[in-house]
Amino acid sequence: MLDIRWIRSNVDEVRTFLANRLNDFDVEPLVALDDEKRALLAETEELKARRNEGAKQVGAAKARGEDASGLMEEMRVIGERVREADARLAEIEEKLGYMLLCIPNRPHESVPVGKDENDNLEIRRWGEPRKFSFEPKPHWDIGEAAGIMDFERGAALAQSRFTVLKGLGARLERALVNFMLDLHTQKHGYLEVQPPFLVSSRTMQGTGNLPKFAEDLYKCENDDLWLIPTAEVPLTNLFAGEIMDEEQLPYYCTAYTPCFRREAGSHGRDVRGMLRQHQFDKVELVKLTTPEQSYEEHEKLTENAEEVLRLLEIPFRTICLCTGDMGFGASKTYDIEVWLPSQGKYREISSCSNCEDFQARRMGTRYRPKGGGKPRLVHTLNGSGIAVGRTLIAVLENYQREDGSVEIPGALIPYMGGITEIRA
RNA sequence: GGUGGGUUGGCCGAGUAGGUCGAAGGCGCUCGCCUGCUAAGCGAGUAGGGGGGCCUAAACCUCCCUCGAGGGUUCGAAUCCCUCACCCACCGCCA
Repeated sequence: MLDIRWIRSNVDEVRTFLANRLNDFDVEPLVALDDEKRALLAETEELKARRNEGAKQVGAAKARGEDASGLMEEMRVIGERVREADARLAEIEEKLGYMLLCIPNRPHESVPVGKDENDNLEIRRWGEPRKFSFEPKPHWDIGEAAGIMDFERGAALAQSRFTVLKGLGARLERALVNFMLDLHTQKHGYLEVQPPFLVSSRTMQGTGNLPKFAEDLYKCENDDLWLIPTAEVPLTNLFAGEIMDEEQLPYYCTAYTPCFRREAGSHGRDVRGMLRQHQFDKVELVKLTTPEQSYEEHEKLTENAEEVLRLLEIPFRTICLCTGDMGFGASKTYDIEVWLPSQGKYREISSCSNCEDFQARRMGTRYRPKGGGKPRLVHTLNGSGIAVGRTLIAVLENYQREDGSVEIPGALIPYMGGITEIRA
C-alpha cells in the first residue's frame, strides 16, 4: 500500500509507474474520492467538536445543580447529524481503503523500464553449463527411471501437478532442506522459524496476496484460513501491528515450509515433471530493515540465496526484473535462474524482492528509531533461499550420468548419510 | 463443543454507583544534573493515527478518532447492553 498523502501530491508519478507496470489502475477516482473524504471529515469533526463541548457544559451545569435540558436537546440533534455523517464517511473510507489495497508498489529508480521478461536485465552469471557427451534427459525421465518420482500416483492422490517422491528422492528433498537451513542459520545469520502454514485473511492482506490475488490461493471452506503460497507471508507478518526497537533491525529469519499455489492461469505451462506444482517445498529468507539499509540488505539477501547454488556447483544467472515483469508488492526484484540442461536454458529458482514500506504499511509494522522519536515503517525483503523442488530438479539434471544414475553434489553427501549417487 | 476469567500506552499494570480519564503507578526510553568509570541517585519529558492551519519537509498550533473489533443506550462510554474475534483456565474430544 502506498501513502495516500504521497499519491495525492505525486499523481503524475503514480500514473507513470502504473503505465510502466502495465497496470490499468486509474488514479483519478481515487484522488477524487479522497478529496470528498477529507471535505466530509472536516464537516463531521466540527460537529463532533461542538458535541464534545456541549456535553462538557451539560456535565458542568449538572454539577452545579442547574437544569440543562435545553442544551441536552440541542446536543441530541447534533448527535444525530454526527451519526449520519459518520455513516457516509465510513462508506467512502471503505471504498478508498479497497482502492489503496489494489495499487501496486512503486518501482525503485534503478529498475529497468520494460514490458516483459525480454526486457529484464542480466546482472551476473555463475558457473559454466556442463558439456554432455550424451543427450541430457529431463528430470522426469531420470526420476521415474530411478524410481524416486511418481507422477501418476501424485495425480491419483490429488490432481495433476502433485508428485510423490520416494526413497532417495524423498531423502534428497529432505537433505536439500536441511542443507539450506543450516547454511542460512549458521553462515548467514538468519533465525530459524517454523510458522503456521495456514494464515488469516488479514495476514494475507499484509503481504499483498489479498484482496487482489485470491484466485491464486487455496482457501479453507469453514474457517478464515488460507494455505500459504510462500513462507514470505507468515514470516513478513511476524511483527504485524507492532512497534519494534531499532536495535532489533535488521531482523533476519528463515523458514522451511511447503507452499501451496493454485496456478490459476498457467494451464499448459510446464505440465510435465515437477517444475510447477500446486505444492512444493521452499526455504524462505525474510528481512525487516530500516529504510536506509534495505537496498544493501537486498543485495546481501540475493547473494545468500545464490550461495546455495554456488555450494551445489550448479550454474545460474541473476537478473533484475523490469517494471512490467515485477510482482505486485515489489519495488525491486532479482530473480535467480538455474541452468536446466534438458531445456537448454535458465529457469527461475528464486525471487528476491525489496518491498520497501509497501507491506509494512499494510501490516502496520514499524520501529522506534534509536534515541526516540516517531515510529517509522520498516522495509521488508523476501527471497527464496531457495525453491527446494526446483533445486532437486536442477541436481538431477546437472549431475546426471549417461547410464541414468545421478551423482550427489559433494555439499549434500553429509546430508545424504554418506550416499554419493542415486542409481537407476 | 461446554463453563468461567480476560483483552487498557514501547512493556507491565490501576481504573465500573457513566462526566475534568488518552488514562494513576511502575519498568523502559530520551534529555539534563550529580559522579574517577560504571551502577545507583535526582529533575524533566515520553501513546498511536488522522484532518486543518500549510504550497514541499520539519517544528509548532488546533480539532477529531482510538482502552480487542463492530453495533446499541446516553447530552456524554475504558466504564452500561448486544454480537463477534482472540487469549488463559478447567471439562469433553484428539495427534
